[in-house]
Amino acid sequence: MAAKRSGARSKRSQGISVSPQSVQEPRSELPLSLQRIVATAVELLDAEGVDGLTMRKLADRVGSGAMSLYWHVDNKEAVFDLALDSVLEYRGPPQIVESPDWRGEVVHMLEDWRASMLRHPWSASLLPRRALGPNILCRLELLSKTLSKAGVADPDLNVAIWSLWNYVMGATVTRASFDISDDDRAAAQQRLTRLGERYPTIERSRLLLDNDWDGAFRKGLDFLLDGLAPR
Amino acid sequence: MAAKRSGARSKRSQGISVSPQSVQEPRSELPLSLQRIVATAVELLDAEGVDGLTMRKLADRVGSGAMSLYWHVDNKEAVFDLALDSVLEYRGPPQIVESPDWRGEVVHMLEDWRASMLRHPWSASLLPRRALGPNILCRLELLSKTLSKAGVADPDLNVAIWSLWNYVMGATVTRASFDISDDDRAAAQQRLTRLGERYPTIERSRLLLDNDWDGAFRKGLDFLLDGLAPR
DNA sequence: ACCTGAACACCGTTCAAGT
DNA sequence: ACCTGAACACCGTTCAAGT
Repeated sequence: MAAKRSGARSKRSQGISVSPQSVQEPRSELPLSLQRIVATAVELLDAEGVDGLTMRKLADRVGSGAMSLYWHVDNKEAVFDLALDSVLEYRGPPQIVESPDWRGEVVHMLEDWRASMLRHPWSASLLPRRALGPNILCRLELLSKTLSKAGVADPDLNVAIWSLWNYVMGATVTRASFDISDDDRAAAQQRLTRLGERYPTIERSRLLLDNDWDGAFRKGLDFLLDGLAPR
Repeated sequence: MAAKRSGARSKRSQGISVSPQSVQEPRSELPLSLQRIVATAVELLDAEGVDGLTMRKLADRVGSGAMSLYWHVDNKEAVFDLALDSVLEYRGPPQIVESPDWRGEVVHMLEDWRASMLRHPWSASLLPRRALGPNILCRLELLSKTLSKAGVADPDLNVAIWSLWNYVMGATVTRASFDISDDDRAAAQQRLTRLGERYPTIERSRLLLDNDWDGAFRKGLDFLLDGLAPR
């Protein structure tokens, strides 16, 4: 299963953030650069999804020959890794605020994380399968620090972080993929009602019909934090 | 983003379970059938991962021309859907046992769900992005029924189910993709220690080094259930 | 140092045709 | 009803070559 992710250190493996004003360059002749490649990859992914990213299409958008990309980037995998991490830059409070409200901070951090991924729906399904880039590690570090300060003992920290990670990733991937056309939503709804007698409890809970994703995310997160909270 | 998933009803859209004795047919001339295609697709996915599944390779393994598959199956997407659902058949207690231990039942159901997916690591990353097949719906219905009997009120049922779903999916996807070669593990470990001064709390929690995935899954699940439990 | 086109070994799927 | 080969429009990536 995707064996070699070791030699991933290409020419520049720093975190790269996409400057948002690069909406659509007039395809002029600004020099090809890793930054530009990554930014354009994000645009392309936003526009056409994971399957829409093609080295050839990417080169086209960037205004170069298809093979020029390979000087800046090892391969397509690397493009995914860079695009993913670039989208997860954390623009939070630069240093930890001295506030006793650790719960509020954790909720804020995780809601921001989720929001960042939902802005680029392809990122949600990609993240858990990829190496942890610097921006991701930075978010994890901040989360750990907050929990630790809140009184979570070191031996429990690992479980606490993974639980929150698992919850956020699951919630975001699911939400991103259920955010589909209304046609599909209607079809699913109809299919489920047709199958109502086979799945009565599901139907009663309106599992697939309720639209309040944000509220559900928040409530479930509260449940988890209730359990995690140092007694 | 994967627009049309509507007309997915192909010739036979029932749940199909893979008979485990079909290890490797002597490539004899048993007739091509949907069952056999799906079973072979699972074999191929197990052997070569998501990217390894190719209509041409699948046809080869099944001993037919590449295009023969398309009589039984709409397209490659359908193969994924069928393979996924076939792997998630629930062989649990056929009817709900009358036991007061709802927590034990929920834990058992979710551990079984996770175990089924880990037996076929490709399934974890596929599931949240796909339509809910009959086997998946069956598992969800059973979960809902158990929670409902345990006293979770109808308005909370939706959140409860999604929270558990999110946690299980997140945990399983993450676990499946971190279960990589020891080389990669060693590399990640080394990289993280090298970055120790940048991410001290992560390092202290041994986030990526602890190997007790099953225990961590169980503990986090307990936290969540603590929060969910009807008071 | 940076970019390129031609070429290779693949893909999924359409189509017109076979039995 | 079931299967097939040829063909089309794509892929990612190697390589030898250009500036």
